[in-house]
Amino acid sequence: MKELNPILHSQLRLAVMSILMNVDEADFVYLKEKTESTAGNLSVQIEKLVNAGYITADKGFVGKKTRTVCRITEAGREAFAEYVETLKEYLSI
Amino acid sequence: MKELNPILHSQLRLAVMSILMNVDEADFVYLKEKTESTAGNLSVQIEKLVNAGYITADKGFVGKKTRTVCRITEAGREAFAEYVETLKEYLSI
DNA sequence: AAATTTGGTTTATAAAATAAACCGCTTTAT
DNA sequence: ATAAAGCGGTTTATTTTATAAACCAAATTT
Repeated sequence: MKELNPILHSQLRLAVMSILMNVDEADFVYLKEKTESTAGNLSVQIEKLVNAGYITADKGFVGKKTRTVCRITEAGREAFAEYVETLKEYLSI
Repeated sequence: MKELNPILHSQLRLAVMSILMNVDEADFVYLKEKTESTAGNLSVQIEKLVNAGYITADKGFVGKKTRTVCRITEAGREAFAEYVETLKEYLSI
């Protein structure tokens, strides 16, 4: 049995990736609301995805407020797609 | 976003459940080979699945050798099916 | 200008996964 | 017959991960 990419096989990171697969870009606040996670947890998991090269997280400003915008990378898309394929084998779907 | 059943959202436990969904019964040695896990890890994860009521693990004998046979329970099937449905939402499939 | 909120990060704690060490029994080799 | 090695596991210790709590700087509200 193939191994499930451990970076993706985590509820919160998978949720973030799932959102980013469908929206082109999403900021920290949006991801936090959608995933119902704490800011700390989200911050840590985003960092892991960034370190893996699966997403980018760019800090910018909207007026005077900071805003961190996340986007999935091509490597992220590929990893996600492969994860889905592997999972299908586990689930027999 | 619905939460992914944490008992099932673990690579090894999911692998065990995946096998048991398809084979009616499987013994410890078979599960160990199929999942390529260590005996210790498998033992722990089987215990968790038993405690959750998702599988049974019955110890018996074949000649003089012990043999632990695992089977999925109805609750296990249901939990697995629901896990699959939840996951589909995450994966958009 | 003090208090609160916003948008996070860092650090500490709890939980989980994993591996290493061990155990009783059986088989094999000496 | 006895030591050594193997089988089928379990228990315990270690490492990794997830999560939450505490914190911080800047902005906003009172």
